[in-house]
Amino acid sequence: MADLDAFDRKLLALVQENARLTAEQLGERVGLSASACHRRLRRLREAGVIEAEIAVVAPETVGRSLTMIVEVSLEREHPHIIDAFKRSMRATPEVMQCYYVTGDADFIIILTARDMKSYERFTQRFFFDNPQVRKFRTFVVMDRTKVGLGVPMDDRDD
Amino acid sequence: MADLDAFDRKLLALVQENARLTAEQLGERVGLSASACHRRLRRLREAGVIEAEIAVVAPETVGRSLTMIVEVSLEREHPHIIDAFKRSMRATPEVMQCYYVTGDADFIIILTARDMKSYERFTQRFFFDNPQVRKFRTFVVMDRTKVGLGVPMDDRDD
DNA sequence: GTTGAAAGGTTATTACG
DNA sequence: CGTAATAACCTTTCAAC
Repeated sequence: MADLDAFDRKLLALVQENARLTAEQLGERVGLSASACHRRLRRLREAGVIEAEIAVVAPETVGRSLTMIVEVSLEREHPHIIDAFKRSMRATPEVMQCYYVTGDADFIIILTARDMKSYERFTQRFFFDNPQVRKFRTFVVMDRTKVGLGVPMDDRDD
Repeated sequence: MADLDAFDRKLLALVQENARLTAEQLGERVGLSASACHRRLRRLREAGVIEAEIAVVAPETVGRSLTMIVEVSLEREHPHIIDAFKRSMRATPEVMQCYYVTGDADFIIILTARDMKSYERFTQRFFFDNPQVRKFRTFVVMDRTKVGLGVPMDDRDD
């Protein structure tokens, strides 16, 4: 874990919101020269603090107006079975996020679908046709109240 | 919903993975000139297909090694109460994502925390101290198998 | 309407103090 | 770290399709 100073944290907070800000604009906001900002960002990328810089596409504008969250429980928690399930989730484009969790379920998955019919096909393929899936529970998203990957950058202990 | 051709979809698929690709690099990959790619990206931004371009920060590198997923059920589903809860989630930095859902819960929340103690404080503040929260269920994330906001860009009917 | 090429302005990147 | 030089890139214009 890299040790970041207040400048780094400010820069991260800014680029997490908008990665298109120029080094000069960042410099104005954090009180540093453009080249200093640029150097810091390069280091943060190399250190793996900045994992990626990505464009966020609005799903509904590309015909994917449904978002689902699914809790999946497997038959038995064997490493081999867990790994196979992880791999299939990673390889499936409509799965946006997949988490392996403790608690009353084994996996929580967030995915997009064009419509209910295509989601039904998904459940058939990945859940009903998979004997390792003991049960699953679907939540249909009515409102994406907050969607992001942003991590808080204040140094508070929260 | 904008109608996108195969070039647009290819461009979106690429910039969803890496928003730092130059117009020239994009041009090579999709078979268009750099200026054509640039024009298309500008339109996709203006049309709202590209909502944002953001840096993804690895939570564990900034001291947030815990990710939690929480199902929250409210006492009663009154619009006023729902809205108040949404606002508080949007205003809280440690909440990365919040979805209002149908099914056995009202909200599903994804958040990061420094440690269990700080998560306990979070639950106290937002769940126990909130009389509108009837119950909540926490899943501790053991593995972030797949994390992203990427939307599939193939034109298949899935 | 679209494209590609060439112009100029801006920004990223490196070298140096 | 900042300043300054260079290189790369973005952005617009324009002719042609």
